[in-house]
Amino acid sequence: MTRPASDVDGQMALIKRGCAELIDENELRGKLARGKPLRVKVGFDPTAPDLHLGHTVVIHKMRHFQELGHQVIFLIGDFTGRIGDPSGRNDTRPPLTEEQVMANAETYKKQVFKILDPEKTEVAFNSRWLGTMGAADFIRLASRYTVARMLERDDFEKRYKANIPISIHEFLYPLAQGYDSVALKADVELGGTDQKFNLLVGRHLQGQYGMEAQCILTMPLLEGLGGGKKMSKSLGNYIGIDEAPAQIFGKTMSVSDDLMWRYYELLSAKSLEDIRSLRQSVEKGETHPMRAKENLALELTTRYHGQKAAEEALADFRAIFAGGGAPEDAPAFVCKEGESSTPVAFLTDSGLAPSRSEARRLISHKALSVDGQVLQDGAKPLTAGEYRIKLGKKRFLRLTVE
RNA sequence: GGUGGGGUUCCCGAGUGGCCAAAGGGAACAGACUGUAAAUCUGUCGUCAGUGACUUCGGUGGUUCGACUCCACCCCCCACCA
Repeated sequence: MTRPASDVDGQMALIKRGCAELIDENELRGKLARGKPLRVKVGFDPTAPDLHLGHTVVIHKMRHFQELGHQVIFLIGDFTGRIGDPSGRNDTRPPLTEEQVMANAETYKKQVFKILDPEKTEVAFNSRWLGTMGAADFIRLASRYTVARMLERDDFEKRYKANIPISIHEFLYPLAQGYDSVALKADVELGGTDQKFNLLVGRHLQGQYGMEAQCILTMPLLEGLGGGKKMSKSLGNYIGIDEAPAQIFGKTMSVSDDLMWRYYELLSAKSLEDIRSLRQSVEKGETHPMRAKENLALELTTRYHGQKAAEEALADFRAIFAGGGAPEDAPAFVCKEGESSTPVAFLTDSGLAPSRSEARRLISHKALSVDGQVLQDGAKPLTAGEYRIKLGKKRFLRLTVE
C-alpha cells in the first residue's frame, strides 16, 4: 500500500481522511513534494498506558503516515507528565521513576504495535532534552511566547474571565511540549482537537528557534459508547484495546446506529468508498444495520485479538443475544445444596451480584433466569445439579449444586 | 495576611433539630419494546438475618430524649481584598 512519494495528491487524500483540521494544507503539500520522509511527531502521556479506541484514532493516522513511507515519532512525555496538562488542577505530579517510565513505555509498545509498524516507529522520551535544561534555558524558552497568546488558549481564557485561578506552571506545559517539536525537528504533529493549542505552540516555537514550522493535523475526539461525550476512561464509556474479545465485540455492538458510522470512518481500515457504499446499502434496506455493526465489531476485535478470537466473539454474541444462550466461557461456580444454594446466596457468593440486597432487587425485577426460566423466588434453594444462570443481559454463571 | 462562602450517598446538588437512608438531576442497573443497540416507558439505585435493625452526610469531641442540621477545635477547598 506504499505509494510513490511523488504522488502528493494521493498522499494528501489519505492524510486528510477523517481529520478535523490541517494547518496548513499548502505547506504540507510543499513538504511532501520534496520527496523526503517527513518526521511526524505524536505525544503521549506517560501515566496512561492503558489505551482505548479514542486514542487509536490518532494512532491510525500515524499508521497512515507510515504507509506513505514517513518517519513516525512516538513521543512519551515523561517530563511534561510531571507538570500535567492544564485542567485547573493545582498539583504538579511527582516524577515517575525510571523503571515506571520504562514499564509504561513497554506497555505502550505492546498496545500500539498492534496498529503501528515497529520498524518504522521511533520511540522518544522528552526528559532527554527537557530534563537537562537549566533554569536559564527555561527562561529563554518562556521568553519566546507571550502571556496574551497564552491566554488565547480556550480553557485559560475561560478561567481568566471567570476569575478561576491559573497557576504559572500551567503555562509551562504548552511551552515544554512545544519545545519537543523543536528538539525533534518535527515536520508534522498529530493530536486530538483538544490539543490544537499545544500543537500550535510547537509550530510557533519552531519559527522562533529559526527552523521550518511543523504542520498541524488534528483528529476529532471519538465519541464514547453513550454517544455525545468523548470517549474517556474517567467517563467509563470506552473500549480498551486490551479488553477481552467478547468485551470489545459487545461494546462495539452497543454503539448506536448513527455512531457506528463515526466509528467506521475513524477506526476502520476500510476505504472511504467502501464505507460509503455500505452505508448506502443500509439506507436502502439492502443490508441490515446489525450486520454492518457486526462487521465493524469483527474488524476491531480481529485487530486486537486475531481473526479466530473475533469469530468466536461473533458466534457467542449471536448465541447470547439472538438465541438467548450463554457464552462458552461463563464463569463456573460450585456451592453446597441448602442455604448456600439459594439464588440470593450464590448470586452474591459467586460475585455475579455485588450484595444480597442487589441480588434480591434483581430477582424481583425478573432479571434472574435458571436454565432459561425466569425465577422469582430468591430464598428457595436449588437442588443438586447443574444449572445455567443468567442475571440480566450480560451476567452468566455455570452453577453446580452439590 | 484580612474578610466572606463551602465540604452531603458513584457524580452534580437540595436539605438548618425529629416526618432523612436523606429532594431533584445525571450515571448505572433491571424489565417492556426492538435488530444487539439507541430512543421511549416502567422500576430500582447504603448494608443486612426484609414489615425491622445497622452504618452513612470532611475529622474529633460536645449540647440534646434525639443532630446532616446547634456549639468547639481541627483538616481541606474556593472567592474577594491585600
